[in-house]
Amino acid sequence: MKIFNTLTRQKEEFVPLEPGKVKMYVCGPTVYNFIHIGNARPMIVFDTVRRYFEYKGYEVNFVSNFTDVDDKIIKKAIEEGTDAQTISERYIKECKKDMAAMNVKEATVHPLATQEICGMLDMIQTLIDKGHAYAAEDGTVYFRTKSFKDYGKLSHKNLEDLQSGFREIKVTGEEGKEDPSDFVLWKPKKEGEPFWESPWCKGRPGWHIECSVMSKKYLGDQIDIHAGGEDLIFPHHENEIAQSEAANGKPFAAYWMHNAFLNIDNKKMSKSLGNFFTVREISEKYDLQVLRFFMLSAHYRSPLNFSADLMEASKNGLDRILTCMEKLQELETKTEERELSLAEQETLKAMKTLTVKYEAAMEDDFNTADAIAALFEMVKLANTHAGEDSSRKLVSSFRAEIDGLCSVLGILTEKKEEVLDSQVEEMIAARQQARKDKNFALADEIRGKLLEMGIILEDTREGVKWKRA
RNA sequence: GGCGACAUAGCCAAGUGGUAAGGCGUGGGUCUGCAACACCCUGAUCACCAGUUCAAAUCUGGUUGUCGCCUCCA
Repeated sequence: MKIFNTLTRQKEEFVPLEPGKVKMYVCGPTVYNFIHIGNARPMIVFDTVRRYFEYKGYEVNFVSNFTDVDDKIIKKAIEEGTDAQTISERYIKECKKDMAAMNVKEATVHPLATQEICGMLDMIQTLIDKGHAYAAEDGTVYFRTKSFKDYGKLSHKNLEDLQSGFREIKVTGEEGKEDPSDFVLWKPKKEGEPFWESPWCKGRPGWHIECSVMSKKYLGDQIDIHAGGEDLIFPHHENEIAQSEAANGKPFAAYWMHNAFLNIDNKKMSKSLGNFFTVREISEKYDLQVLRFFMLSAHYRSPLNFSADLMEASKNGLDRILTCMEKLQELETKTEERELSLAEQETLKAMKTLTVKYEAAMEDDFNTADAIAALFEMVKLANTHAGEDSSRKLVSSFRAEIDGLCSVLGILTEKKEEVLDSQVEEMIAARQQARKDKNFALADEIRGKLLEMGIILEDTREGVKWKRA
């Protein structure tokens, strides 16, 4: 399995620290609002990475945090006249709902920054003791970037370049810094903010320290994969490396994975541009599986453009797969239990070849676009070769195989059992009678009414079927 | 200013040396009372220029264009 490592800017063969196990940390969202579709991309991408590892038999310890103390949360709390905890608890709950609807598995652990303050104080103290950090007069604790010789190795920047970029910040405050590129580990509280006691001042942690601490606590000093959005490379992940490696004296993550951004109309999504969508908004119009399928249609390291047309195209594509699975499910009950014919054995061989193609794509830095192509080819194979006169074994094999490959992508193929209300049932029955009587005008009229109610009817050889628009 | 990414059919998107996967859409056809589903057929020489090579979308150099990071940000 090959993974593109941001650290080396190369695809590298994946070798776990411990055979058969993967320790993975993904930076989670700051919970001050409903998550947006940009937040959804890393969630979906790295959930898929996890699912593939599990498909390959690895035991994955997957840790993803919620940042529940932050300026934006505090700001929102002030706006609403409540406290930060109320805000973060509310949006963690909402975020988990969205994640479930996108079939993102729960992490092994979802730590909260506010529950890990002790560990942060310990690590900050260690950094001070080792000379990697210092407290300024006002109680702010800074990391001394010059003390960490590898600073910049992830983002491939050097300190001199960074100095120029930081000039302005030095002017606007933080005079307690020894060096403009030093960053905050602990900062004093302001009036009305949540705070914790510490040896330096009453205050709260800087943003970067939480991930170093939670990763260490739940996964150990060294982990296999650390992942997040590409914007986190600098400064967040660069700073995490500095903190963790300076404190622990060991290399931090072996592989660094970063997903590219999701854009809207080729522009970065932002509130100021007015091209901002929450996952919740999308869910009003689409099953979030469609969003998931859309996100996986491109490679995770390529920028992906979002638009209504593309969602529509993804919906149609996904429906093709789901329709096929529905058909297979039905065929499974109708076909005979018998030995595979020679031709059917050949078909299954072709199917297996496509599984190999699918896996090869995933092995190559999780090329989901290519994997989906193999999946579509398999669907076509099933559509052309599985019928009522097929052996049940063939039908079941297709169904199991496609279902397995879909579940790696986090696509559920099982149709949700839904009960139609009796009025709709009656209308469908009435239409069937009209068709029998060759009163097609009435039949079409009923079909039209149902369509207005959001029910699409299809007359198949196996009888009438319905689905939601 | 520093660092980096990208440019493939109407749209989306794989492919990193041997003459272009897959999906959506379009048009034609088979099936169907019709429609839908499904199936068959239908489409590009890979931004531009120069070079390396028997051979390049794929390597090198240049041009143009788009975008991102360097500041909170997935």
